[in-house]
Amino acid sequence: MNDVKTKRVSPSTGSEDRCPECGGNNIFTDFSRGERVCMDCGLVQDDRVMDRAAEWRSFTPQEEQKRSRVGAPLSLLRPDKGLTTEIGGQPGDLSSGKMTASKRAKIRRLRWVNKRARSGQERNLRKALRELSRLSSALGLPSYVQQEAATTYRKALKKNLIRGRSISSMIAASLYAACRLQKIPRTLRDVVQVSQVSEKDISKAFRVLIEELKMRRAPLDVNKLVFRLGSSLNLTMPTQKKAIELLEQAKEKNIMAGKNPTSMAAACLYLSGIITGERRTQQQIADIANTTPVTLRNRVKELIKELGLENIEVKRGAAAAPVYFTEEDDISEIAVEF
DNA sequence: ACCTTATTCTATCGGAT
DNA sequence: ATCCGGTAGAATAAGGT
Repeated sequence: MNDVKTKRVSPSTGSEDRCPECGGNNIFTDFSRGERVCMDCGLVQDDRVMDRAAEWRSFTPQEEQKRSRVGAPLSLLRPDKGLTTEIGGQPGDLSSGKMTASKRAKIRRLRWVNKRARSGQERNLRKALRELSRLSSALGLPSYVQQEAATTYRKALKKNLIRGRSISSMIAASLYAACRLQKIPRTLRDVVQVSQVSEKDISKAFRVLIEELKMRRAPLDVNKLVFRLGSSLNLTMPTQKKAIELLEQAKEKNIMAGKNPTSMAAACLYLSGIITGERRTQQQIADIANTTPVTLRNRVKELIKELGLENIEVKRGAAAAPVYFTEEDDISEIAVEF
C-alpha cells in the first residue's frame, strides 16, 4: 500500500480493460466524472470515457453485412422505438392541381389524425423519455443505463403502475433502479437532486417497481461509493483504500444493516483520513456525502467501538495539516508519494 | 388504521484546538 | 474562529397487531 502513487494519465490506446500501469483488470469506470480508476494501483485515466456499446445489433451474418449507417437505429429510447409513420407531402403534391380539392382535404386530415392517433400511453412515454434523457445527462449516465431505465418504465406503463403517480417520479425511480442493477454508484439522493420530485415520492415509486415488477434488488456497491466520495474530496488512493479496509471490517461485523450506506462510506473516509494523516473536517465530508456531521459522528463512533480503533486518538495529535484541493487546482499535476 | 422501533435530520450548546 | 461531540425533538420508514 505504501508504494502506491496517485497518478493521472491520458487513456492508453491499447487494451482498454487493463491498467497500463499495473496490468490489473479491476478497472472502475466512473461515467459521471469521465474517469477510469484502477482499483488495484489507483491509476486514474481521466480523459473522456467513450460508450463503446455496439450501435445496434445484428442477428444473422446477412444482417451484419447489410448493416449500414443509413437511418436511425432502433432505439428503446424513442416512444415508437424509432419507427414512425409520417404521412408525407411535398408542397407541390397538394397544390399543383394534381388532386381534387376534396382529396387534398382528405389527405390533410389523414396526416392530422395520424399525428394525433398515437395512444395516450405513447404520449406518456414521450414525455417520460424526454425527462429520462434530461436526468441521465445531468447524472452523467451512459446510454445503456438509460436503456435499462426505459425498459423498466415501459413495463411499469404496461402494468398500469403509472396511474395515480407522477411521470417524473416513476421515471426517476426507474433510473435509480437501473443504476442499482448496473452497479453504477448513484444514490437515491443523487437522483433526487437532479429531479424535480421529492425524495419521498421517488422512493415510494421505487418500492412500487420492486414489488410489482419483481425486480431483484441488487445491493448498492458501497465500495464504489467510497471511491466516488473519496475522489470528490480529493483524497489520495492510499486513504481511499484504507477506507475500503475499514468498510470491509464493518461489513463483517454486521454494523451496516439498516444504516444509510452513504454515511457509512463517509465515516470510513473520515477515519481513514485521520489514520493516514490526510484529514477532512466532518463538515466537508458531510457536505459531499449529503449527510450531516451528526450522522457522520454516530457512524464514526460505532466504527471506533466495533473495530477497536480507540488508539487512533494517539495519531490524531500527530496528524498532518489537511491538504484540500479545490476544483480549480490542477490535481493532474500532483503525484503524491508515501 | 394504529402503535412501536430505528434512523436520520435540524437546531443548539459547551468545550477543545 | 473553527472544529468536534453530545443532546433534544421532529420526520420518516418499516414492521407488527
